[in-house]
Parts: sequence; structure tokens; C-alpha cells
Amino acid sequence: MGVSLKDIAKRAGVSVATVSNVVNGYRPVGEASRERVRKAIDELGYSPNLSARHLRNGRTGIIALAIPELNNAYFAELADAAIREAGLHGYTVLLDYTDGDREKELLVSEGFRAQIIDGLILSPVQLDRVDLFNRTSRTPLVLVGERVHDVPYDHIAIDNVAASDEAMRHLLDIGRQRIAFIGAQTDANRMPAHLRLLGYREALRNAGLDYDPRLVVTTDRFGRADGAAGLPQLMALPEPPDAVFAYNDLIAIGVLRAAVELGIRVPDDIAVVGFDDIEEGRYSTPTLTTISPDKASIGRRAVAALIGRLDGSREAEPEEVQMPFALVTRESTLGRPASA
Amino acid sequence: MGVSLKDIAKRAGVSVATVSNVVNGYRPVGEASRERVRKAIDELGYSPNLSARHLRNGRTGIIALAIPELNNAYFAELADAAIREAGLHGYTVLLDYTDGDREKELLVSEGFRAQIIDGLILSPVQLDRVDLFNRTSRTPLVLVGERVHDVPYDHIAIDNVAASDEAMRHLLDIGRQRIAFIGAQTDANRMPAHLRLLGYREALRNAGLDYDPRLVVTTDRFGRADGAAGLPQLMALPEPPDAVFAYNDLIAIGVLRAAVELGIRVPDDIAVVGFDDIEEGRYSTPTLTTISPDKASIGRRAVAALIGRLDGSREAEPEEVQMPFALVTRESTLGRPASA
DNA sequence: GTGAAAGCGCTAACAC
DNA sequence: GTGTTAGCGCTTTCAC
Repeated sequence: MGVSLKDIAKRAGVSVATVSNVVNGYRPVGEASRERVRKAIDELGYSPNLSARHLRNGRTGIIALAIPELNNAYFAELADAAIREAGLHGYTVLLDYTDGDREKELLVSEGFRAQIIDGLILSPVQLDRVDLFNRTSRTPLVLVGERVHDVPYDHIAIDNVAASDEAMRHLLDIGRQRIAFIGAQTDANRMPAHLRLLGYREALRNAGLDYDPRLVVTTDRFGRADGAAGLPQLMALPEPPDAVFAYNDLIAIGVLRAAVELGIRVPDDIAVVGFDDIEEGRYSTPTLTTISPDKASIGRRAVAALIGRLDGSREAEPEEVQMPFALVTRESTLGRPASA
Repeated sequence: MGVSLKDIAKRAGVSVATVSNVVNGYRPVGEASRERVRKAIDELGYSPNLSARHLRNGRTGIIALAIPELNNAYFAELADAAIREAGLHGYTVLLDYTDGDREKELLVSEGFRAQIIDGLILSPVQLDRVDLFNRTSRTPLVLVGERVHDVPYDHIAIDNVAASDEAMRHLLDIGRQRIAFIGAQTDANRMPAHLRLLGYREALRNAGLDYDPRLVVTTDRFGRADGAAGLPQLMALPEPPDAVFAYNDLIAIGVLRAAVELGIRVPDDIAVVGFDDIEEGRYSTPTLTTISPDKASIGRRAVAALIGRLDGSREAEPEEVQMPFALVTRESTLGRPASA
């Protein structure tokens, strides 16, 4: 193996404890010894063996971030923020995928990696309260992105129902009456999809509009292809919609593309609202109106909360942190500004 | 800490060596002992402590993937493929960022994480041959995405010069004569940018066209915003271009957006070609002509090569694997099919 | 087929 | 301010 504390100690003519103290600074070390240790470290190129350190003190400095996928900019941005924040605190992030799959989410939450990670941040798609209460692993866990009530873990969430309601109110405000939803899930357990659909229905009810199940398109996944496939179905209806609220931006962007191919004008014929505010929607044609959660803050807060638990600086009851969101209006609902 | 071998051994009434052998299967174990050990493991929920294992045998089962950033779908797709492939072999991937920064690339290649990882896959932006020859770390390394000649490491690359040349030939074939390049770097060390620009110049020369430095736009980064900022500069020239070859798809997509805002038609007024074939370009308006490297294969091959080195199954000389690429023509150079 | 024990590199308790 | 040493959980050699 590499250079060890013992090698340095021998070279510098001191004990391993002194070397350790130079490296970690737990105890004061005399100037003379310190200097010789430093010199030996430089010459031999020492860096500490993390496994040994872990074995000794039970920490690796690695936290896992489990997300459904990376091919969605929403999660990529979240991961990016988390990785950078973790780095600031001296932690490294290990990414795990769940594919939005219940079994994999359970596996991860139950400590599939538990022997190597200090803590876990999970973006749940299917896990529910019961699953979380039954969790046996002792690895600290922070939930992210989804609001799950009354669960014994910190979670950094946005209010999907309220956000969806706001998106819908915007569509109603600009005079749309037949609003479709694309991205419902056959699997009722998929929490975010469920909650956004709930917000959709609530907004309809509050506006005194009927809920028409034909306007709700169920998709297998949440990608651009699903949105592109959804719009033609809706336009084939006897009374096609005049607006679409998409589960997320990727679906919305698929809808924008399908509209081009069908020769449908956005927003004139159909207005489109997404959810996530990924950068892509700021450059699409038309640009995309969307709900913008603060992804960077969510990632940072999640890491901060987890590290707080790990180092003991956070001992309060598990907390539900509601992160703010904002509706960002762009061309897909308002059209090009006349001046442009 | 958790349940250890010793706990299982006590419960099953055998020695730790026997438990270890049941878990790892290095030596045969009697049926009776095996059964009792299994039962104890089930009851107590044992899983091995990776740090201890590593300390003992020098391996963690973790490999690092160091990429410039995650907010570019190209790297997200690459990482996705790598993580999945690694999982199949029982390895876990740890992501590191370099931000395309030379210092960080050096740090990573020199084994910043070396004490916890078994091997490293690096997507270099700035490291050159000399840096790689001077590398002192003994951690196995595989290079990815960039062709660096005569370097003592496996690398899975595509030929940026040839690919750029092909993109340019397509633009020339459709009759464009003033072709701009967006995404050159002030920093001459940035290898991919350098090579793609080289392909651009070679293609111009082969076509008997002059190289006009005013048609080359230097950018700080490689994002959509850089493309959007680049186009107006070019259109302000006395003789604006009739085509743009962008360093990557994100820049190209920024160009598409800027064109909309400037009222310039794509491809009629200006044709656009990108590089990477990220999914976004298949849904943009217009859809994006681009060079398509096989990202999934690149990620998989890189992991396979690295693991081959780690487990000793790959002992040949370091190899440069050229991965294929293809030009994918879409609306940004060919326009809408008449039938649509 | 099984067990005892050394030792991987490190930290921290304990001595001086 | 410094040194000695036990022991974290594991694999593996050596004995039986």
C-alpha cells in the first residue's frame, strides 16, 4: 500500500501519534517536530488512508445521494449543488440511482451502501410514510424534493400541491378553460405525480370547472418523449384542450415539439406550463413558463441538514423545511412580447 | 457500529474465519456450520464493513469518475452509463468535478481521492501529455472523451478533428461558404476545444476557403448562454456567416434561441451544427444537426477497461480505443421536410 | 473442516 | 509536548 503514518514517523524520528496530531491538529505539537513531520510528508507524499480512519472512528466522509436518474436536468442540478456543498464541508458524494423504482428506493433507504456511507439523501418517488416508519437502518437520512407528512426524518421539500395550484391559476388567469394534465402515473404511489395531479384538480374545483378524466394523460416515464406522445392524444379529442399543465419541464418540452409537428401554435392555440425550471426551458422556442423551485438551495440545505446530523450540531426534532418556489412566466403562456 | 463478523460467529457458535468463508466462499465450509451461519446472518442483519475489508486487502470497490460538470447532458449521459456499468460489476461510482480547471484535473489525477478509490476515469479538458507522463499516483487511470496521443493510459476517445471535419463538410455540402465557429477557448490548453477548432480549420483549407478569425468566437464556458451571446456578435459583422459550427450542442442551442430573438431563420439564413447529440437537440425547434458520439458505449467501455486493470484481467499495453461517431442531420441544416 | 491470531493504518486513552 | 498501545472488522496464514 502507500505511505503510512508509520513511515512518516520513522522518517521524521517521532512517534505516529505526533504525526497524527500534525495531520489532524487534535493536540498541540512542538514547532520542531511539526517541521520535521511536514518535511517527511512532503518527501514521501503521504495522504491518510480513509478506510483505516473510518474503521477507527466510524466515518468515511462519504454521503450518498439517491435520485431517480441523472438524465433529467432537475436532478443533475440538484446533484451538482449537493456535491459542491458537500465538498465545502469535506464530504464526498456517492450517487445512487433508484430509477423511481420502489424496490430500489427501499434497498437504498435500508442501507444498501450503509457500510461505506455516513449518511444518505434520498429523493423519493414511491416510498411512503409507512415505508419510512418501517425503516430499520440507522444511517442518518434526509429526504428531498417531496413533501411526506409526519415522517421521522428531516426533509427539504416544496409544496407540490400549492405549486401546481399556482401554475393552474396562471392558466386560468389568461383565460384558458380546458386544461389538460400530462404526466399522471398509473402507479398511485408515485408521490410527486400524485400531488401535482391533486393540485390540478383542486385548482379546477376552485375555478368551478369540471374535472374531465379524458384531459389527464398517463405516462410511463417523465421524459420529452412522453410529452411528445401525449399531445397528439389530447388533440384528437372531440373537444381538445386550450392549455397543458405538464408534470415537469421535460414533458412540457416534448409537448412544445409535438405542437410544432402538428402545426399547433403555442400559446395561441394551446398554452403550456412545466415544472422544475430547468435551463433548457429558458432557451426553448417558445420559452417555457414553469414552476421554479430553488434547486440549488434544496441541494445545499439537504447536505447541510445531513451534515448537521452527522457531526451532532443538529439535534432538534426532524424538521420539514418548506423551500420556496415561484411561477416564472414566459412565452409558452404569454407569447412573444410585442416589442420583440 | 453495526453487526460484525464476530457477532455472527458468536451467535452461530463458530469462529470468525468460518463466517468469513461462508460470506466469501474462499474455502469450503461444512454444511452444518454454513447453515447456522446463514441463519445468524439473517437474524442479525449482517453486511460486511467495506472499510475493514479494504484496509485488509487494499480495495474498496469504489471507482471515481471525474468530469468537468454535470449540468451538461453529455456528461450526465456518460456518467449514467458508467454508473450503471460499474454497478453490474459490483463497483460503485463516486463523482468528482473538475470544472474544466487544470488545477483540479491535476489534483484528481494525482490521487486526491486515491485513498478511497480503486481506480479513476477522467475526462480531461486541460491535461496534456506532459502532465500525464509526470503523474505519480499509482491508482489505475482511464481517460475518456479525448484523444491524447502516446500516453501510458487506456483511453476511450473519439477523433475530434475527424468529427469536426465531417460536420464542416456537411455544411459545405449544403452550400455554405462563410462558416463560423463558436466555442473556441482563450486557454489554448483546452484540448477538445482546440481539436474541434483544428478540424474546422482543416475543413476550410480542404475546401479552399480562407480562414477568417473574425468568424471564430471565443467563449468562457460551453453553455447555452455562450451560444446565445455569440450569434449577435457574428451577425454584427460586415459579412455575417451563413452557418455556425458550435463546439457543442448547448452552445448550438443558445444559437438557435438567439436566432429567434434576432429574427434570423434557421437554416434558411444560417445553418447550425452542434456536437454531442444530447437529447435536447432532438426536441428543439428546429431540431439540431449534430455529431453523435456513442456516449453510452464510451461510458461502458471506460468502466470495463478500468475494471479489467483492477482485477488483472487486462494486462495488455495501454490502448487507445477509437469510438465511432456519426453525423446526424436534422432541421437546423436541412429545414423541415416538405411533407410535414 | 475449523479455529486462533496477526496485522492492515489509524485515533485516542493513557502514561510520562 | 511526546510516546506507547489497544483495537476498529476483516482476511488469511498457520495449526490442528
